[in-house]
Amino acid sequence: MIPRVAEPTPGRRAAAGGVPSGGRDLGWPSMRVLPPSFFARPADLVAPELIGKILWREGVGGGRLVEVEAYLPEDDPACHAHRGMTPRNRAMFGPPGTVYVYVSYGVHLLLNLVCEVEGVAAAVLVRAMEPLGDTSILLENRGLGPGDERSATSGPGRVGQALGLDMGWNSVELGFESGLAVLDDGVAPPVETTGRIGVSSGGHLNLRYILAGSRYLSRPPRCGAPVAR
DNA sequence: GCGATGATGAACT
DNA sequence: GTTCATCATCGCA
Repeated sequence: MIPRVAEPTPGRRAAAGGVPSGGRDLGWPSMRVLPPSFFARPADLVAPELIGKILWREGVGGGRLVEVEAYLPEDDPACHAHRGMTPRNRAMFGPPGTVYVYVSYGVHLLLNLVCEVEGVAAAVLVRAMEPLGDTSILLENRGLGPGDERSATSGPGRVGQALGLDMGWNSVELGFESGLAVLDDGVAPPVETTGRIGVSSGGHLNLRYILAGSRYLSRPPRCGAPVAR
């Protein structure tokens, strides 16, 4: 089926994705939006700090990040920008705190959060999250039913589909204004680092960061090492 | 133009 | 555990 963004009715919008200022709509605690300065650092420093943060899309819903991967501008053959800028990866060179969306295998939309200063190609790939709040639209976008939360967002393509992303999100700045934001509710769970997944080169680099013991990972770690934070 | 490739996911055994 | 559908993008002719 074709993944689509459910056009929320007013009532449903409030239930599933209302702006969580004060968090009343979702029953979440007060949160602050991560500013662009948070992302204006090397991706391998940003990535572990993103674990436990909340990715939220207005009118759709969101969840807690449990798995991300860092892609670096130098000495990283797995990074799309390793061979310079192309029309596809141009957004990766954009300012920090913006979004890089690309199509994988012709079908999957993968969400990256752009790091470093403008002109430096670095990003964090969102690989999995734990759905929070009203998950009805996330599940609907994935063609799933109630109780299927575990498989709704446990994979990079699944996250993109559940959030109803499309290429129109490329280069968009994260924040309440755009309707897509990363929020901090103060939770800082234990983070482990492992090798990246699905990359044909550079996989040996321990640049995959996971929330230790989460049920919502795209796959369990082969071997993980704790990250001090 | 055209062929090769791939930061996947689902359906298998 | 393995296989394979699927197609946008890129590099090359």
